[in-house]
Amino acid sequence: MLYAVFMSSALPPFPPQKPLDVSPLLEVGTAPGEPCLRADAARNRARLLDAAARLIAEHGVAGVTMEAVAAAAQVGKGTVFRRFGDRTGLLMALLDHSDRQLQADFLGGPPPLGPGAPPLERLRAFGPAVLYRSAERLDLQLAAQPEPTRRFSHPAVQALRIHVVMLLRQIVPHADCELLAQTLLASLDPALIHYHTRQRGMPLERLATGWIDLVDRVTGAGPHR
Amino acid sequence: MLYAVFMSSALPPFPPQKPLDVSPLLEVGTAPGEPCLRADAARNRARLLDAAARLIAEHGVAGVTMEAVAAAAQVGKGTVFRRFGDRTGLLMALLDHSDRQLQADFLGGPPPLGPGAPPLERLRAFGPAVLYRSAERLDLQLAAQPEPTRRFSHPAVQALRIHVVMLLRQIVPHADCELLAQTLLASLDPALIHYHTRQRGMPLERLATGWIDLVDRVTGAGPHR
DNA sequence: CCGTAAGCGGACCGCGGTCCAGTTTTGTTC
DNA sequence: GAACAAAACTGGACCGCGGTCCGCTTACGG
Repeated sequence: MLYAVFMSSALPPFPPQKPLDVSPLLEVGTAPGEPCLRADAARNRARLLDAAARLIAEHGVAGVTMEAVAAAAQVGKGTVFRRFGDRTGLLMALLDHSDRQLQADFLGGPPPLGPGAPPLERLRAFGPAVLYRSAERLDLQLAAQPEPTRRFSHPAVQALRIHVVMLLRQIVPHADCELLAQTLLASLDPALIHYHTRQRGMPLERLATGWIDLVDRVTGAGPHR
Repeated sequence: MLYAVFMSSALPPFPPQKPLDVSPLLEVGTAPGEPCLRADAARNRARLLDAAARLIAEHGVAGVTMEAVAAAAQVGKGTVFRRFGDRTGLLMALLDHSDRQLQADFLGGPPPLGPGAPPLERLRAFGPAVLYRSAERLDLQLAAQPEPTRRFSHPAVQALRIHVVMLLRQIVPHADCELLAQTLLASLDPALIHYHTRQRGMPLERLATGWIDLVDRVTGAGPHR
């Protein structure tokens, strides 16, 4: 089963971009196909992303100031905003690649994450995959968090949601899968990961096995049964 | 079973305040007892909170600008920050009363929320209680959300966590209750409530029954079984 | 009454975000 | 391939707000 999801890499209210894979079956977001930038615009975009990445490497996420990025990319401040909407947009664009990677993995990668394995197995594998991916570059993930109102509208997040809903529907068809999916995803929230691992000192493995246990409980596969 | 929890109403890294009820058994946060403000400071604090509330009523949460609040309270800007640490602190102070109310309800109120009912019943009742409380003044709750790193350190949040952990321990002693509790709470996050009700049009009742279903699944009380 | 710690307030700073006059690119027409 | 008009893009001046700082004032205990 395949569905196309748009991933952000630009403009204000998450105006999505490239469909990730074949056969569009479900479009998250709204917008028209990718705008296809003008040559100079594309060049500047690349330079900005590059500059941002460099700044992070040197001064951490906090060092990524819109002005600094603009300066480092030899570009006007206005250009940064035009291209990425706001700081969050820029930061998320930096995560875009990894978003797509993950998405490709669970949409078309090898089992148990990708298609081929039974839904429950896929769901079990899903948590750790997200977990470990978020754990690297966690600080960037945190900084890229948009204001609460938009947390869930981001295309990449929507993609996760839809995927989980789809799996859940196959496992527990009679449940309120929309709600259940959000709850499961909430337990993978970067902020929560940060809290668990960095402030409470839990190892990532514990979170991973916690996810599996959670999935089992929620789907009625029951742990220790 | 009783435990005291400190509730915020002031200063930077959530320097807690009044223990809520008798027999301190568990202190969330760190600080010494409440500092007991000087007379003029207390007066100004009240005036600030009052001014803030008025501003919200008139111009919505967005109208609550630190300068505006200071001006409306006839007080210097610095004073606002000294008292509340930052904007988030001020906003949270506005929610403090309702926080304490809720806490009192599940710590010492009548069953099924309060002690007296069996743990599972209390847990079932807990979700809707939080849900309905957050739903009113939802915009304030959202605006009061601190940066992701601090979301879970706020005393009021800690109090909820501890309570849920305690209930869970009685219901599913062999599970990883810490993790489970956070997951359950995550499903009650104001941002999530906002998304569900305002952006996806789900009625609050659906969330409430969703909580109960979730609790049943997680605890193995199983729905439809 | 006095010493001192607590509180006060407003000038100041940096950053995110907006705006718009001017420039560059692109596609079109002869 | 030259000229041209519309569209897209650019950059930096500008704004408002959150947050800091520090010299002055005020409340309070002795």
